[in-house]
Amino acid sequence: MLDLAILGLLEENDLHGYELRKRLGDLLGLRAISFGSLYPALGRLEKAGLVKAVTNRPTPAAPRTPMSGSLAGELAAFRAQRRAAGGGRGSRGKKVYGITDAGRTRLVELLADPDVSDDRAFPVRVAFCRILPGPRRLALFERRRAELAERAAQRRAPAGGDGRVNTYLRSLLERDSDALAADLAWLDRLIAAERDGLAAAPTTDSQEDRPS
Amino acid sequence: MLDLAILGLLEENDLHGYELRKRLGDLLGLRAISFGSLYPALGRLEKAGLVKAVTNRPTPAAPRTPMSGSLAGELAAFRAQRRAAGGGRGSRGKKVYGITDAGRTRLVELLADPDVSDDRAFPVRVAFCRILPGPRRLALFERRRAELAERAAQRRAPAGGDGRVNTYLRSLLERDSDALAADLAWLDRLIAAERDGLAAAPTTDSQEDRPS
DNA sequence: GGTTACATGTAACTAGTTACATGATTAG
DNA sequence: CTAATCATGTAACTAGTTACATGTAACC
Repeated sequence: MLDLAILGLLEENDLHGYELRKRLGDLLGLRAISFGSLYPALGRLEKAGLVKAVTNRPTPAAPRTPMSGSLAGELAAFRAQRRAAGGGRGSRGKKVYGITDAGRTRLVELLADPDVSDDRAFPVRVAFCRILPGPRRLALFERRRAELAERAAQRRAPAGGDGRVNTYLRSLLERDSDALAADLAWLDRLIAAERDGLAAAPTTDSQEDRPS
Repeated sequence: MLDLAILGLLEENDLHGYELRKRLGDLLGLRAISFGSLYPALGRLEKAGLVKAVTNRPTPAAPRTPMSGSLAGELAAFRAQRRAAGGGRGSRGKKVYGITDAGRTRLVELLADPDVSDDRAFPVRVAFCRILPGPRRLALFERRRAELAERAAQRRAPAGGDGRVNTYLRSLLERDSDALAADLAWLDRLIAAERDGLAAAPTTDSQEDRPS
């Protein structure tokens, strides 16, 4: 799931680990992924050729000093650049990663994976599903819908003679099925919107939200 | 979290692993915990003295043969009992576990733990919170409410200049905050009910849902 | 010049998974 | 007697965590 999230974010922007973590938290619901898993994951992805370290540019995210005129600041930035570009190994500057072609391929693979049972991964897949071609995206939503519908069905058949559920357990069970219903409704909205979009422009692949 | 769920279920009923797993799925939302984690967990808990294997009785859960009059069945049950009771180690019959006093203490400890940030564990704690004394239960709900309220607040302050969120990401973010709102409302209902209960009978500790 | 926030990394651990191996009980 | 289901367990692996170690840049 981390791999998916990292590749998805890097597909939009070159980023370094620290910034990546912030976005993981802000954009996706991923409650503060720890550096202890993030950096090793980046290393793994780099070794696999799915991402690669690009030499330092000023972070694309809003710089804290908006060209503050400070000469010292500019100088420091220059030194940092030298260190990172020249030394290669050993230097401890920011390491900005970008996605590779192989990474993009892998990302599509992860997004289109038929297994939609992972509750943590699914929202992340939705977050980046814009890069999937329309029909694949629709299929993803529909598979997930089927999965949730099955869960709801199994829940309605509680099997073993129940009745000995206390107030709290009952409340919990109700909350669960409410949440499930809300999720199904959400998916239905996504699916309906997708069908509309597909009917309107059946050849258009990705790139919703383009400038007009 | 598994420990909590196991202790909670055993506090209600003596059970063997296989049956335990079923209930984990049916009662709590835990999607089919694997045996590969369940059995080691039971072993760990037994070694720690929190549960202990009780010699076999016919499972308390509805027996498949409701006193079917079958002599063969009775005989088989008898043989199973002999095997389990006599052989001890080495025999491969059902192993029915019960909770110990230490286990009950540990269960209360886990339920009252001040850390309510674990999203998987919290529902399980609610499922068994009836064994907590009223005020502790209320405190549990209130801490959780505060935790979720804080998450909602952080979400409303999206920090970095956004705006470049596409349709899917926006839909996802909205779903998240809807789910959060629903959960807060659920907690508010639990808290209100708890306050009522506490006001009505401030001395009564646990045991909601008792007869009469 | 010292504190705070930014930034990267490693090591040991935790909590689960899948795949495998085995045996007992029940139903047709 | 044989297949399905019940039942227990182990080993290797996965995906994350916390705690630690270190260094850089910015702020006042």
